[in-house]
Amino acid sequence: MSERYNIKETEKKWRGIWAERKSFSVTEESQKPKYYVLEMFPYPSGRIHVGHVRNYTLGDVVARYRTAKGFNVIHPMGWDAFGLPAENAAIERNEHPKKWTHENIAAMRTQLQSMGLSIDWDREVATCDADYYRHEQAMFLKFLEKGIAYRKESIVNWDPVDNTVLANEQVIDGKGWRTGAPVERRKLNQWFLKITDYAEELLSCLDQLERWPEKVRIMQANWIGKSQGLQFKWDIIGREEKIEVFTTRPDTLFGASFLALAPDHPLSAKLAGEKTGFDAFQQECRAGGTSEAAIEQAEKIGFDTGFKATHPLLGREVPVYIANFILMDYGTGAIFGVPAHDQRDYEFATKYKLEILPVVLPEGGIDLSKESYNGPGMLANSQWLDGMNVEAAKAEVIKRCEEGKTGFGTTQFRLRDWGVSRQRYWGCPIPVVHCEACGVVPVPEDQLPVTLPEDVSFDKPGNPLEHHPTWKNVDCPNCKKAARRETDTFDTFFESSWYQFRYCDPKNENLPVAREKSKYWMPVEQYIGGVEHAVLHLLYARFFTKIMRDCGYVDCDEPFLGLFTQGMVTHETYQDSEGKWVFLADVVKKDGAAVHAQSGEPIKIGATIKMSKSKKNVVDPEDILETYGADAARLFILSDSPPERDLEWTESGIEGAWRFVNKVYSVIRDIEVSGADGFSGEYSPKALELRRLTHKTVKGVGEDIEAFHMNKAVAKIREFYNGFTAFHAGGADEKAALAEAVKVFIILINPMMPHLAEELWEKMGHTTLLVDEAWPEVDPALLVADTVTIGVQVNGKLRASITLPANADQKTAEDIALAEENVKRAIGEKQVRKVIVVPGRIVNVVIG
RNA sequence: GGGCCUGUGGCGGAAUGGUAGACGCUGCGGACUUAAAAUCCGUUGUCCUUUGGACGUGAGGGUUCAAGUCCCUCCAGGCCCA
Repeated sequence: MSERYNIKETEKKWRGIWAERKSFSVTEESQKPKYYVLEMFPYPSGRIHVGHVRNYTLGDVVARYRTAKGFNVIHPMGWDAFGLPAENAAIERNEHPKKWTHENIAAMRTQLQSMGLSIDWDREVATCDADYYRHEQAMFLKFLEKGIAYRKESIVNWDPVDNTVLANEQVIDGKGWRTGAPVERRKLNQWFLKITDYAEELLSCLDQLERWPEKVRIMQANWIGKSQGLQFKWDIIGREEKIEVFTTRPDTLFGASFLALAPDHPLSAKLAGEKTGFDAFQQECRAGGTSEAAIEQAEKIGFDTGFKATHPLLGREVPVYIANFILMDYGTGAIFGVPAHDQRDYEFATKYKLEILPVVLPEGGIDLSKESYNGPGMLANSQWLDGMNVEAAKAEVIKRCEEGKTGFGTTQFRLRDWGVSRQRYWGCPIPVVHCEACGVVPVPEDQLPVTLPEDVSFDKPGNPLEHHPTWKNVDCPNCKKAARRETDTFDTFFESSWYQFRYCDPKNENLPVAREKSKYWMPVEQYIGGVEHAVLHLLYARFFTKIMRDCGYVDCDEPFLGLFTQGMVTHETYQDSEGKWVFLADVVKKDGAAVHAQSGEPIKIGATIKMSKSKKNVVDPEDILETYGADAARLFILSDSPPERDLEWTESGIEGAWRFVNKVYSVIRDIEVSGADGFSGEYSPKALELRRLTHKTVKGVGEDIEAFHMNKAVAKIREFYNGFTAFHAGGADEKAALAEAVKVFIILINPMMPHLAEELWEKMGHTTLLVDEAWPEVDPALLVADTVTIGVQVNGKLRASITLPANADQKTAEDIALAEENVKRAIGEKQVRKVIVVPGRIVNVVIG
């Protein structure tokens, strides 16, 4: 009788042994080729969620597989430890952000370790530690020196509840992403990094990232938003100034019916002059977010300056407006409006009763009664452009403007410079001092790090650093007079933009990373994380890599060679008769129907959606790991859904995985595998068949893991298991074949279920560790079967199935197929016109 | 509005243009048990009276000896950009 597999004890035992033997620590001293596996590091919220389990399981499968394949695998972990939740916790429960964060890290480290991940914990970093952020302060000073970092006044999204600046992407429907409060626009002095200087390189290098999902590359390309166009000047009648505009549609020049300036364009206030209502208009423009989507959705409003403008090529007067949908940051902050061929201009012109003149006519006429026309066509109403197509007209206008020296063809990017200032306490201090006399003075490098003060209070709204007298008020490093420290801290994307380098040399006190170490380990071969970071984090990390390169820190152009974006983890939702969400634990299912565990009331089973606290459909990984163990959790996560798609978490699924773990343990332990190695005689056909299955599985599982088809790899492993456990070994050859199968099986399950695999390995009598064992070699001779079973169709319909020698010629296949009773019956009296034989695939008899 | 992706049993999902539904979950039947749980064995796309056959991959058309797969039109859902 088999005793039960003691999951808890066994899993704990092996984790202890791996840790003790430092099985996952690596150095640059190795003859093997290196392989860098990285999962996006977690924010230390306090508990891991199932998304983390999925992310780190995927990474661990890759890491353990690559190790077995003979690579020197670096697989590190750390903490994205700065950020707003720590301050919220400080406010809500009066706990210091540092304490809160470090407690969370400790708790989550324990949870992650209980998953049995093959991580080199000696490389762990936490971005909130001064040991980490001192280096980014030093890099910032370098960026400042190089002109990559600069300060400018800019309009920002201001969240009035959190009292902070929000990035455009943190504004959703004009509201703050966390607070839901309507966002205001404010002017503030901010630190920026010149990511726009790298727009071209960030765009062109996307082509090299072959192992990135196509959709992520497209998203980044759209975000960078390169467009070709014309920049040129209009005269203002009765004024000296000229208005410079940028357009991507120079072909529509003759359809212009107005000029529009951004509300904060320097000329706007001048032209508005003393006109009444301009202040109020500017106020109105400030409501709502600064993102393109927010501006797009807002009603188009304008302010008529009363001035007219003319263009030298045009000889026609158009009114000059100031309009809320023009962005000072994009192009020149001014446009000419062509209502017939731009939807925003169309809406604006309709509202202010401006002319809508079509200049591009598609075949079949144009209908401008409801909306603008943005498609291709022939130019009309455009003097010397008439009859040209859009592309030719664009080129012609640019050419004429360049000849007349009134404008020039140019490239614009949608990408904005990266604003890195945050009015927050729990972030990396920006190492500069503001001095009345000297201006902005960098903190001298030998005075780094500028550490966060610990004695802060969150009693007042806003940034505690602002209210900290001794920290804020310092002497100017330059003139030694009284000055004040910069109280803004970095955007937390700053920390996560270079952590992949720090892991290569986590203890270096002098540099972010020693050049030689980054040269050895970087770039990351396989990066894994959520698709929600497709644009920002991944773009910033790419940018940071390039500026670190240009500042001489590293020699690396792109940080992540391969990227895999995983899907979400979802679960059914449950609601009671009043529509209130019900916790998973309070639901009992019987015969497909659900009732409340306590009240017995019927429960409505709702949509399967992303786990969220508000919908109460969250499963806690700690409960899962406690109940089923790490191996079962890992197996289930990998089993059913392809990793890039959403994974539906089900109780029956995890239970199925858990059953498999137990079954494998007791069945394998009882298999007789004596005389495993050293058999050198003839194998019986039956033994050969098993060996073929074994080798086919090794090949298939390896290919599946490399292609991230983890669900298919698991299916092949189960098929293999079903195959060799049904095998009854007779002679020595069959025993050897079975022993080979068992040994291979244990190695193959190791990436997915490492504890179980290690335990079985030991039970098989090995004194070595399985983590040090190589992936099995495939014998190519065993990948070819000697017989094949193929289908026989009559007019494309399957009528029989025949088995024949793999090397049978077409005639033989045809004869065997035609001899089948079913095939004969299907043919009947009809005449056989043709027989198609695809060797190893199909026989199709065409009759008629 | 533009771009990208997805649509296959009761469910998650497999299928280099070549036997659709691998593998798993659920359900059903059986064994074991005083009983239950656990475990094991069988079965599980729909329909027809069977040996056998008909129908089946969101809908409709097309290419092909052969289409889930390729092409066209449409429908539904998702993501990104507007």
